[in-house]
Amino acid sequence: MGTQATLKKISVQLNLSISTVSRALKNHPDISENTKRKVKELAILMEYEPNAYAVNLRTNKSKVFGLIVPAISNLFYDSFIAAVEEDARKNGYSLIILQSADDPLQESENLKICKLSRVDGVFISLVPDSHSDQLYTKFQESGIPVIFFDKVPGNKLFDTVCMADEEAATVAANTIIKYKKKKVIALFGNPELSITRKRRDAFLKVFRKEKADIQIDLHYCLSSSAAQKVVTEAISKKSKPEHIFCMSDELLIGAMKSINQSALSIPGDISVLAISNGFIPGLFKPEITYIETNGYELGKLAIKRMLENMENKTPVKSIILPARYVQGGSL
Amino acid sequence: MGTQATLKKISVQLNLSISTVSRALKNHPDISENTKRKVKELAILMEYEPNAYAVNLRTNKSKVFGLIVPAISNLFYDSFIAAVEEDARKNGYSLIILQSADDPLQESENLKICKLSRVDGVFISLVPDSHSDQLYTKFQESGIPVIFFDKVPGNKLFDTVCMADEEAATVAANTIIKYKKKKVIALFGNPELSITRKRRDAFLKVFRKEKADIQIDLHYCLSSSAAQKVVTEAISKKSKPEHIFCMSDELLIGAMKSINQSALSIPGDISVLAISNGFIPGLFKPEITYIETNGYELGKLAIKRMLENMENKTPVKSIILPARYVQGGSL
DNA sequence: TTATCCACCGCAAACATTTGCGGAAATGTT
DNA sequence: AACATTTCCGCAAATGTTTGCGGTGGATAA
Repeated sequence: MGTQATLKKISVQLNLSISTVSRALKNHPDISENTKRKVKELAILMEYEPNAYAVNLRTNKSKVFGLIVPAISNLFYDSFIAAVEEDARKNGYSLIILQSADDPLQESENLKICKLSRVDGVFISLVPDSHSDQLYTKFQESGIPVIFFDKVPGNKLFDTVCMADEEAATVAANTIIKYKKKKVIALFGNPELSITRKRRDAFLKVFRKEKADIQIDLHYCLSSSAAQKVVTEAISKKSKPEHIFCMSDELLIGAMKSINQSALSIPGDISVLAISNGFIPGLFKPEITYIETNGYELGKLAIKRMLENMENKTPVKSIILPARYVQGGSL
Repeated sequence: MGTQATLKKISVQLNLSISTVSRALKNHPDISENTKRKVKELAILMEYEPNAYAVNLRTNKSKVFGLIVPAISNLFYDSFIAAVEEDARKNGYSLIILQSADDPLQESENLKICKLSRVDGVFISLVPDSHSDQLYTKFQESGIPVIFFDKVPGNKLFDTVCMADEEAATVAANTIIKYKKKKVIALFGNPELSITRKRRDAFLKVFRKEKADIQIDLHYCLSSSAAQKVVTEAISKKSKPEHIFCMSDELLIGAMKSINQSALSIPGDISVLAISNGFIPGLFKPEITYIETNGYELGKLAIKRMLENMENKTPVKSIILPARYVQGGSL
């Protein structure tokens, strides 16, 4: 316990000054090779490890990033986090992870924790009714980079890393047209979220543009079970839908539960298309055709952007990860 | 930037000493109410926030826990992490998360990072061939609690928090007997892991004990696709199995892919039982019957144990979370 | 009047490190 | 031999906070 090695303890052992020991360990050119050798040997022997707090205090850098998500237990976010953690570590950074539990207050609290922890950078995906604007602008002003991902602020004032939401929705719509589906249920998430709006608008735009004679039943579902309910109701009617589109894994799960409980077969009776992280669609039979939103790759992009931002302040940028169409058997 | 409020800056404004300001903010009885008021007002005005590094340096406490898992992107671990994060925050702690990627070297590295970061406690689930023994015993010796969960060391020298692995496997075996299954495929994970051995041994013990006339085909599968392969092969034979048992979600997914690709129906042609976190079984039709291993609840137990350990050093303890049988339609 | 006590506050050390500056000794240059 | 340069190292300040101890001024008690 009290036997922790410090620069001072090394220095008295060797009759050197603290500063010399410090420099020796850092290969400062001012120190002779001989001294460096002696210092390093003793440092290893005494199992010296620099006190991170003292270093941080002095240098005002923590080598820690904060990562704020609505929830960790989520197929998209957990792979995002995994990617960020990998590359953060490779660059000598650690990750403090905070979940906002879809609560704006907790989100604000999380940003404060990041501030108190004096992180060197923040990754954040916003909760639905976020009102943390002043909080994160303050980070920017302090010169601490904030990278938004997935759920990002509406305006273009910040660094963002997103899926190609419009593109994904456009591909989805075009696919539906291509397959000549005439009666479609479209399930979207919380309409307050920009991600929902982006996907919805792009989706609908295609049909308007193509003047396709297609009946779109658009529903906003805030949960998996809400989606299940909507689909159950829809397929119980006389005029059944031919196709179901889900803008997320969560909604897909709900929809599939409903379909599985019915006697309908995919894709014969009803076809399915989703925007997904890729894990869930593979669990069903047939596998669901989807447009991929890859959390892992997005994480890689986000940390790359962060590191860029660390070394030289670059202008604000919006990065978009292209969508990928993955053929299953549900369409 | 350079305009960060400090105790000193507050003190000069008010013509007080730094120590008085510090004490005033902490409601020290030596300070008059009047002074406290003035100090607190100015502190708010100047947006004073204590410098965590300085505090940590001085007090030698970080209010940070380290959490090391084989992988974040995992249905069990992510809910575990979510639970720990929740309660850690409630108690003023943050969480540094590190993944070992099933690599013993990286695991050791992670423990070193925890040491360097001078965390106040460590949660860790070990990788298969862990050789980090000296590392985490060193933590113990330094008075820093280490809570092992899920994948824990073999001996009884440490604080552990585990699922009731034996019980879960025993319940599974008894269920299989009860349903009079005679030809069973049993899928287990990496046999190097204590969790696998515990479940396997308890599983087999039941059949020996009951002298049941049951044919058990036991397979070790290191991945989801390995499980899929095993099952595909088994059901293609003449004498098909009547039942499949999976000791984990990962294996269940593989098994279900295989079954779904076949013409077999559940539970008519073949029945299924799994040990699972509870999310995956609900995705299939019919829903899979399973014995629950609840990552979230286990996380709650782990953090509780950690906090107990923080305030008063308690003797080493092994905590076990009971298993729960969840009836689906696959059996 | 002097001793005692309390309420309130400041001094200074300590935590471990980094870093600008300066200085002594050794070496090199005319 | 006088001067310049290089090599190597230490002093001390600075980072922001906590905390043991001591001190001051006023009130109360004897």
